[in-house]
Amino acid sequence: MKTEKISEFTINRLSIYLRCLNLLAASGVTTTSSQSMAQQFQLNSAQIRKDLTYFGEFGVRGVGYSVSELRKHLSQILGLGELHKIGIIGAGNLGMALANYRGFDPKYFQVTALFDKDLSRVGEISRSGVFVYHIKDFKPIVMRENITMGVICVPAEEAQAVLDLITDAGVMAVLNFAPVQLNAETGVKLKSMDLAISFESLSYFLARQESGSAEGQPKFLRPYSKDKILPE
Amino acid sequence: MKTEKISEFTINRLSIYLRCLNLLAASGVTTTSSQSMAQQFQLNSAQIRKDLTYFGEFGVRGVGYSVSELRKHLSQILGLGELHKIGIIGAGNLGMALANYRGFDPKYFQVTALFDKDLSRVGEISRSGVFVYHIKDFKPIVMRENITMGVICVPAEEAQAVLDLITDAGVMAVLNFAPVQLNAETGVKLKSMDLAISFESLSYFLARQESGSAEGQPKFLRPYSKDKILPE
DNA sequence: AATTGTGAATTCCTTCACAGCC
DNA sequence: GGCTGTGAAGGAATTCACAATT
Repeated sequence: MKTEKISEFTINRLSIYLRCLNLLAASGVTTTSSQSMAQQFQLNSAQIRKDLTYFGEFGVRGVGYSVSELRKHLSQILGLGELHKIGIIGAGNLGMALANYRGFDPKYFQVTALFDKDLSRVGEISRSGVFVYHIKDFKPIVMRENITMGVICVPAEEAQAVLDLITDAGVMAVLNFAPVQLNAETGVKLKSMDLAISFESLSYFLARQESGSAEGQPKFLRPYSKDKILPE
Repeated sequence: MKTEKISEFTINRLSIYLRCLNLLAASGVTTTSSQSMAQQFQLNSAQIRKDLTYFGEFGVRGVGYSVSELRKHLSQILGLGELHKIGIIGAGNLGMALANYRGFDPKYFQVTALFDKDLSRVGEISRSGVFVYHIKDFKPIVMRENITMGVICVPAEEAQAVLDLITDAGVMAVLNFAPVQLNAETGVKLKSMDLAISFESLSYFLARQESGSAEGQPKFLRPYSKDKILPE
């Protein structure tokens, strides 16, 4: 493995590759190649290879990759060996929805506790069985339950204070849903999912469409790629 | 305005700038500069200026920008003049949570309808008052209500079919929460918020942290920037 | 004096193209 | 012959640094 720094883009794609491999495995495929993956899933074969080689040489020249081997490697790289316990701060709509969410593999991610400052919510239990604690108990519960990831689901005004609290409790990985730029301490990994930005970006697009119209929007054409299946 | 193609990164930052300006306006500031914004909100002043000049010359040399003027311009660029009506497909946890979500300005975005294929959910009304229709009525409701944005909140397996349905109904801007890569037709703007990728990226980070430890993680140090306030 | 707007420089990311290997 | 791994090329995004302007 190289000491080069690896970009967030690469890491995100590893998740995508793993997902593709899971699909292949589910349909009984045991061997694949960067080219065949690229075609099936609309990726670029060179990029797949380059991304993988940051972490090792997982393929065989002239042959390709073993689906099961590569899955194992990617899982390991992504730290999916052990269960990650998640604490969600803010037991409103979004927090509750995430606690009940079935979108991620329960083998790897488990929402272990909800927290809220509002006493009327404390003591509630989500449909999936997650208890709502008072925010003042955050640190002890994090310790007791060994929570390693925090999710911020509070209003923008409270988000920075919550991040500080999370950080203070020793949780080093945080996903933020509040529509604010937060300042994380060095060593803390903060990812933000900003709904407002996403909707405004869609809005921007729609505003362009209406005016521009007609004569082609070359900007939005999918780029040609060798790996795409071309109409004959 | 230039004909150059403008990157998604720039558009996303325009949302951030607008948010910053709203904060400034709320605290009574009437004039600002790229430098002062950069300092306050941890941005890069050259980037602010460059982003803005894709759309016009909004500043005055030697003086800076009028907060109210720039807000108006950015709102207009982002298409925030009119109300955008949103239809959410999938009235499960996430769909319902988004329908009830209070994070975005109701002046610009309004969730107008929920859709589900499950008859047991049809006829329900979200806490915020949004009705759940059957998915088969998607197109007529979109027409009647003038819905211009779709949000996909269904499981991964159904997401592509839902995107096709949305597209077929003439909705050109879509936000996808399902953890799959979707293929959108040319001319349709698709944004994805992939929870699984985000969590796996946090997991990757934690996996590195535990092994690496000690002797500094230069990778995670915030980069030096002229606009940051330096400790004296 | 201060700040914008912008070419040039830099850094980062993606893709090409081919040597090396099976 | 086919596919990986990778140096080099190409393309994008960011940042610098300064001429232009008030």
